[in-house]
Amino acid sequence: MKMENPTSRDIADIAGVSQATVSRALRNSPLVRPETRDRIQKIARELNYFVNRNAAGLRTHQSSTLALLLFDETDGTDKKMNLFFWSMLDNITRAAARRGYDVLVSLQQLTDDWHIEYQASHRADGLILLGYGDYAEYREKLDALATAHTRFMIWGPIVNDQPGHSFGCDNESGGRQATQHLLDLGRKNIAYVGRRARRSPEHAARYAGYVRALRGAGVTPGDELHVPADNSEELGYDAVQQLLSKGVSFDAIFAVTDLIAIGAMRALADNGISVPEDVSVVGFDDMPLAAHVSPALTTVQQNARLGGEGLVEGIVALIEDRPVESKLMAPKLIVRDSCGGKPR
Amino acid sequence: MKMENPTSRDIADIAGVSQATVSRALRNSPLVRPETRDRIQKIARELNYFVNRNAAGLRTHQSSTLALLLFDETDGTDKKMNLFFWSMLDNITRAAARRGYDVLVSLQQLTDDWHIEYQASHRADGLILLGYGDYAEYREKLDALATAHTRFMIWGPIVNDQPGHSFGCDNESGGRQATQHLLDLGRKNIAYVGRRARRSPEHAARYAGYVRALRGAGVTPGDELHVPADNSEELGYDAVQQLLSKGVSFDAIFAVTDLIAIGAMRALADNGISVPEDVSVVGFDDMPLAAHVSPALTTVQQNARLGGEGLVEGIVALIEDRPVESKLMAPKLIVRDSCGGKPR
DNA sequence: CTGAAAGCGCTTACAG
DNA sequence: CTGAAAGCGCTTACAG
Repeated sequence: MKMENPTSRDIADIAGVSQATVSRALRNSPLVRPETRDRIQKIARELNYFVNRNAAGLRTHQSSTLALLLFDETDGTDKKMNLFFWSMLDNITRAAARRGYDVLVSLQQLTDDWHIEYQASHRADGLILLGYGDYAEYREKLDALATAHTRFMIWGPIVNDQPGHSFGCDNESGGRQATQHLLDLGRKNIAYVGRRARRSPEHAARYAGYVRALRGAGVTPGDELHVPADNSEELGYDAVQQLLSKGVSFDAIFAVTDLIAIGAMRALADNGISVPEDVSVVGFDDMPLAAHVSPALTTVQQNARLGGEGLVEGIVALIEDRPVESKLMAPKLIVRDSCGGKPR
Repeated sequence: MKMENPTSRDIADIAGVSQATVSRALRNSPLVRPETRDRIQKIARELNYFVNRNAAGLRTHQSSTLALLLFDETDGTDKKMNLFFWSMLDNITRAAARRGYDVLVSLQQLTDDWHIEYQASHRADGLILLGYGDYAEYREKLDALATAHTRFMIWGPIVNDQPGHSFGCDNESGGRQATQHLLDLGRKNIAYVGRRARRSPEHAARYAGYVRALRGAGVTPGDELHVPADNSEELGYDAVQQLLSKGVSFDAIFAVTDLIAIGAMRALADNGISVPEDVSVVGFDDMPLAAHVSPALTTVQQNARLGGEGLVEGIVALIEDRPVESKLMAPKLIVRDSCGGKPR
């Protein structure tokens, strides 16, 4: 049986029923007699019929589609971020598919301005926002979305007064785990390399975890042990040079990202300081490279599967008008070789 | 001015024109007087109005959406593949956006069966297929798509009798460049590590380029210099062990992928053979790790920007009923440290 | 359990 | 240049 673009009406004609009955049968309505339903579904299959989503969507005001907006300011240079996002994308699409949603993907610049359009144009029932970058700038977009009554979930930390709902990683817990690991190994002078400003709340939270762990061990975090650095290998390298040239004594480094950690390790090696014998190093992210550097980097890993699942669960709840709470998931310490022997 | 979900009718009422005129004005039809058009567009902006895509799509039988189907059999393990795909995704979305298309992403298993649905349900105007894996199995899907009159572009080599249109990398040229580079450095006994079977046409083409370069230099490719291997570090390692245990003499290795090359370099190091002094090594892919191993790996790079552009250009042409030719783009040799000094 | 009918919000020939 | 009208292919109250 052939037909270019069969409609429910075509099926109705063949089955000898009304078009309304076809529509009901295809949606498994209990209103239609089982035999009739089976007959109709069989014909639909033979004709290779699929419901026209535009027509259905127009009627129901739904698209069964989520828009995933990726704010990637790094222009493909920062591989680490990309890889984590890729993993998130993977998990988001799968989680969405399980719930009957398609995922529309858009790589955005923070300067772009069309994110409101997705829901207003009925292309998506809700948005998922994924991105690092400057939270201050980001904020404007969120306000605009909230004003437009767009349903959205943000990947990231829970920020006070921020509109919308979020799902993210408990970075403080991660920072605490990393630091505690170093303390358990007997390290006392633990340097922190990375930002701690409120503008990058994820890094600030990792720093807070660092401080919390130190305090818990009766250690006072010293300002001389903090070197600010953005996420790059070079800046990690420079940070260690700074520590050394200032004559700060340290026996461990908690780097706020793997990239910084890897740069730091290179600097240590260049200065004849061996890892982990002289100095232990912990990173954050567990980028693929982390397992390949030598010594293999001990680091904190975010579970992208849980992340994707949490975001999709949240946005679907919002779409279905169910209450949603912002949540954080716990990251996990991955112990490799850069910190040395088993914790005491 | 506030309104929950304004329609073109609402705008018409406010502007004092017919709904048809609003529709024309919003689409910049030359049929509507400029002043009227500007007035209407201003009102639309104030109301935060966006055309309902479901309604427009139902009318025009278009969705302005492409579906990107990623066949990823590696379940996230094979980072190299993921990264290249990520880059392709990035470029595809951007190229699509420039042409006014959204991109629907679906991570598929080869066992999934719903790829026909995208076009039949009017969710997408055409498909882009991206994936490695077994081409024999793949083939069935392509036949099904062709039968259903689905418009699609495949990322990959040009395969005889394969339905549809493709865009891919000229792997033979890549294999030739890699091998020629080794020849130019004075290497004569060049081992090839990887598959050469027709089932993996991409690798087969790289092998063909290897053979072509050798023949061009008057060298006969010897079977003892070929070690079959799938894409993994371990198999690259094993391949070198095999060559050594068989006592084959070689002064260079062309590995069909970076992962194999990296494994091979590790095996060489473990056997006290230095790279590039004793043996030169070339890979293929330019995965991020390639620049980080030591010595940094010379390899062949595929341009994901051109790839994404080519695929989108192709599918849009198919959608617009313009003729499309399958094409290959030239890859590029990235010279690093694993082959040694400047070519003669 | 089934059908006739309305209507979702557009686009576009047709008439003026 | 503008409007009245048809119709895209569904879903779902309403009536039986």
